[in-house]
Amino acid sequence: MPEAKLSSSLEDYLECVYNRINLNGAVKAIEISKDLNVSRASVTEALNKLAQKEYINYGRYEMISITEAGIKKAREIINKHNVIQSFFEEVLGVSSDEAANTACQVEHIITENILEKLSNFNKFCSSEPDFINKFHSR
Amino acid sequence: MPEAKLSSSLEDYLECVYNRINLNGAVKAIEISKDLNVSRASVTEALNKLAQKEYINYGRYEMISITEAGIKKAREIINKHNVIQSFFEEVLGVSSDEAANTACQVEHIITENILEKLSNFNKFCSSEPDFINKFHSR
DNA sequence: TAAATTTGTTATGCAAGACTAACATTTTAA
DNA sequence: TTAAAATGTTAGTCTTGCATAACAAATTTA
Repeated sequence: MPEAKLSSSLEDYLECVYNRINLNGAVKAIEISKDLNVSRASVTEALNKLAQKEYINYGRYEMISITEAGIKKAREIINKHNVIQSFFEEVLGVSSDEAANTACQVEHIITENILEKLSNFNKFCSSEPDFINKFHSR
Repeated sequence: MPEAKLSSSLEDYLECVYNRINLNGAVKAIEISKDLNVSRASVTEALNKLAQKEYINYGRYEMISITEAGIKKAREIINKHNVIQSFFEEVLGVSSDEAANTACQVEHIITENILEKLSNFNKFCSSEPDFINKFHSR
């Protein structure tokens, strides 16, 4: 069974693996290196840690694949990211870039409980557009 | 002139120094150690760094005091904390403890711009209690 | 297919931030 | 006013996460 807790950094690597695999069917270390702006050496190190924790399958010079547990975890992280970004962008009216950048950091911190409440709040706001419009045109 | 950037960790120490001085007129390293759940040795190290950056006045076995720049910075951090905690607590309806704990982490991440928008949003929500009530009794 | 290029790995080092243990200083209390 | 206790400092270590440089393997291309 995979270890539950990942550092913010390892969450970023896992998220990247998941996104790339979903996009292209596979992922190479060098792509992760470019996406996350880290050295190839750092990617190797991170992939070994993720493999050791059973979130990905990986060995020396081997193809990278993601485990069921990895998929589950990655989806959780991405869901957090999306909920947070939506709040910043759609409710607060922050630019897409700034919303995304800040969401990238907050996604590693926020509790499941707050996430759920925030998600509900986003939905509630969508269902009450007058309120948000009033806020934006204050 | 003091250096601008502080790590999350040093921001926590500075915030603690400020709060304790405001509360009691002075602060001792051991109090910081207890507040932040770190060793006395870690506190010494952090205080030296804050002094080196001119956010506090401090020397071997000396009383700790906070500089003007330190006060300014601490107030910024605390303001962020309060805005974030209010949003979690008053808008989302999260418990005070969970709101405070998460705010403690998010305060080091969020941009000035998002903070300002969030602050305005909190105020706007206070001025429209019907909306928040409706959300809470969904 | 052999050479050049790209990609991946290893070894090593650095910085931040924490720890413990031992020691120094200050404070408290007998 | 000393002895004990509390507090503060230093030295050394650990972990995480990053880097560079040198080497290994894989891939591309001439």
